[in-house]
Amino acid sequence: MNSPAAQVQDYAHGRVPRPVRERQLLELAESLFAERGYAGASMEELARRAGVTKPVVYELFRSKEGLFGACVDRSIERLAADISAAVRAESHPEARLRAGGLAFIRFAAGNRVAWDLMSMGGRFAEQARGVRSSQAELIRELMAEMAAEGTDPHELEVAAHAVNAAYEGVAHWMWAHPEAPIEQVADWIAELLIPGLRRFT
Amino acid sequence: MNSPAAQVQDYAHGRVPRPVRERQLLELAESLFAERGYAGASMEELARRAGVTKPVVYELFRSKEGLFGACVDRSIERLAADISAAVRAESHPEARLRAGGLAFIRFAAGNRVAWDLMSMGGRFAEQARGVRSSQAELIRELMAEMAAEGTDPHELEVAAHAVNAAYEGVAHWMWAHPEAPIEQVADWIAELLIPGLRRFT
DNA sequence: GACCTCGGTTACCGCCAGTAACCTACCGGC
DNA sequence: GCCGGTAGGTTACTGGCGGTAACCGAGGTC
Repeated sequence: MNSPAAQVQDYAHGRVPRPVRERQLLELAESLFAERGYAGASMEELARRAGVTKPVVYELFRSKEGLFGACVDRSIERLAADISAAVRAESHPEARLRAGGLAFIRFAAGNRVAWDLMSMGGRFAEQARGVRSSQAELIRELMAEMAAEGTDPHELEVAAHAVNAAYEGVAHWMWAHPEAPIEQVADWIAELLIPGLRRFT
Repeated sequence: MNSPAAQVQDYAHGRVPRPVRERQLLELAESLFAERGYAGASMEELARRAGVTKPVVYELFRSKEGLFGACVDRSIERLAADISAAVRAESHPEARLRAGGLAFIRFAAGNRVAWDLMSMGGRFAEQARGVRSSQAELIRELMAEMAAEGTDPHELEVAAHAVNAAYEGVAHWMWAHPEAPIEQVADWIAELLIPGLRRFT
């Protein structure tokens, strides 16, 4: 036989190369965590869904926390890529902020699973803080471009965190209102924030 | 004997009335959760710290989740009381927003434990959403007072959530910068948000 | 054909949430 | 002064799950 489309798929028995198994497990884990929450998801069930046994999972990810962390990292990378692309597509700082904000809201609206993963507190608060900081840093840089010389750097930082959080908060709101048009909501936030940001110019 | 100050304290043996034990456990639980996180805190240790055994805890709070929920509720009540008092002390809507915001930041800065409890995601996301919604509702009402008639109610709601989240985000920032003067930070946020809010008047 | 490696399995441990059954000091009624 | 009910508490257990040690067998390599 040797069907041409099967070049990736036909490993003998259940045996599968490491990186493939890794990706498979990550994807299954993401949906499992989303379904059952961190505590509710069991490594046993993840293994079962992948058609293997527990120690396989532990071989690839040191611990349940490690596995979860890897899932979160994957989400973060996707989000960062989306935003960064949107921002780079514009040149005027204000347009960049709008574009970045829209990309953020779009991501949140379309990847609730990923977002829920990121904001699952507890031991992962550290990781969440990392995301927020790097995002705020991005915003801060945008603002610094348009800010006057003498601006207090702390004030810029605070404003950047506030802007970031505002978008995040509205993303939460959107899940309760899926009928709301994304572009309009993003616009509302921009309209709310930009007047206050002009103060820096 | 019968020392006058001991009228509250001398129960025979270890036996203590239900509501007293309840309060004691709540307080111990709050600090235990803060120390070890939700998963890391064990009911056994809580019981040990209170000088009792596990089933006592389970008698008063149905489950670990129930206990945690009760801790969160306590924090929420304290926060709501603080903010509500601060807001009621002013009459002009703008001053109310400033006062409420300051009270919020103050609370967050001084009660990190309580706040960490509230934002410990997972199964408790529901509860967290509740807090945010009711807080946003408070802000929305303030804004509605100063908003023009024809304003889109959804836009008001979105803005209220954005404002609330902005303060929350800055609270996170403050823990990393304890040296920052609270009043000034609160002012920075107000200065950032109010220009955009004037749009509604 | 001997050997190594890699993906995988079986069978176990310890910890902890949650529970069933029991125990006993006190209090009110007679 | 006895007696039963109750409220606060204990002992001892179960089940589930994260994590691990030890082993196993199919292929490729020399």
